[in-house]
Amino acid sequence: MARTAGSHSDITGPRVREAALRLFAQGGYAAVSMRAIAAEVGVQAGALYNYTPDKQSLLFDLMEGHMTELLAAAQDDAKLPADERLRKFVAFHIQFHHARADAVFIAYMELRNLTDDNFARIEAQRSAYESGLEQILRDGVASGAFQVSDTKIATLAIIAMLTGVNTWFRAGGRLSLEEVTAQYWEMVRRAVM
Amino acid sequence: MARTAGSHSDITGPRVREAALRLFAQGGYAAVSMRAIAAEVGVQAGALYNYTPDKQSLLFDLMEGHMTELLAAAQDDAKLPADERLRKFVAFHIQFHHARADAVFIAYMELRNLTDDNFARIEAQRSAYESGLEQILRDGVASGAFQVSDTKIATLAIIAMLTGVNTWFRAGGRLSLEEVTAQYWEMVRRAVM
DNA sequence: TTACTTTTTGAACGTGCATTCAGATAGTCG
DNA sequence: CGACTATCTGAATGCACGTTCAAAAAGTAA
Repeated sequence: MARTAGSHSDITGPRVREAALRLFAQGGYAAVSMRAIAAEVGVQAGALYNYTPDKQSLLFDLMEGHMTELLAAAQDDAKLPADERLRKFVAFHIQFHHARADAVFIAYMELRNLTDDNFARIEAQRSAYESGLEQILRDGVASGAFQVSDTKIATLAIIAMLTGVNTWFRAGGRLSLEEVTAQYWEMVRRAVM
Repeated sequence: MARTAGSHSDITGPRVREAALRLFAQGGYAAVSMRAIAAEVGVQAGALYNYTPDKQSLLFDLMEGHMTELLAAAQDDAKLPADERLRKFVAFHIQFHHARADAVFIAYMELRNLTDDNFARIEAQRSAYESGLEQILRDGVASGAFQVSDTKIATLAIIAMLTGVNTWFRAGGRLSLEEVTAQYWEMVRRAVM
């Protein structure tokens, strides 16, 4: 009844975050107990408090980390033609979100469990991401490559459409992710060009 | 401490369902207590059990009722041209989902809180609804009106895009729902024609 | 008025929750 | 080895949860 053999914060810490991510995505923040997370990691509930001040912070840190990664990974080269930038965006969005399905799910579903301050921070990050796409559309309209009457609406429509892939795509199904990406790109392209 | 003046199941019953719908949408099924629902209605928690055998059933009945309404309201006339059928679908989907934002939110977010049996029933209804759109796309491809390489993917993409309106549209904003609908229809039309 | 049904209360039951903390064991470093 | 730090346990605290139920008040209908 004390420190256990082989225990290290460098190992337990990440495992706590991974377990919380998986369980929150699976059952929802409110339905997952600290005891359940601890059991998944293989420790008692009290040990979790070496890694987070409370359950709220655990959720927020997961969401904030995800959004920060998303913003860091999103690349855009304004010197490329708009249609090429848009194609890259579509491929990136589908690929990135597929690889982090649990975090994406949490970032969309658990916003209501955040305090006002934390909610505002996540929303600001989401807005920044959306602005990246909107800028591509605006530049494309300006150069005559795209015909979009409202870039804000088109931005939201495209993102909703692409993120929707996560709700049904499973590796090993009828189509590969590359094939799916090609089909979505074709629809997006035709919708704006 | 007993039956209260003016109490009637015809009044209390609907109020229980309305309160549960609103609160579940707001805070999530797991985070909303029976006591909170009762407080919203203005009764004690025990009284709720005159209207539902348990909390689970309350959730399922809301979801099932919503999906049944959706299927009943969705109209399609196979004799019309495919593009006209698709236009009607887009307008219907946006309008119907906007008018029932709470129920839509619950039907998407609380699937994981259903038992396996109940989940299967809701999924069957959702699948039936999606099939309606896919049939329109298939007919349009057959008649040469649409150019869609995979009607299943296009179905999911269009529905995700349209349902996304609920996450950002608020009456009284920059655009009316009719204007938004027109813009989405334009994007959908170009994506498939 | 009387007999009967409908509806609600308020208390109670057992369970599980997030969080705290003193104490104990394991790792680390001189 | 010895001193120190890092990590975890296990018990405890107080609270909120879903659900049940006997009793009581209100409605209903003769």
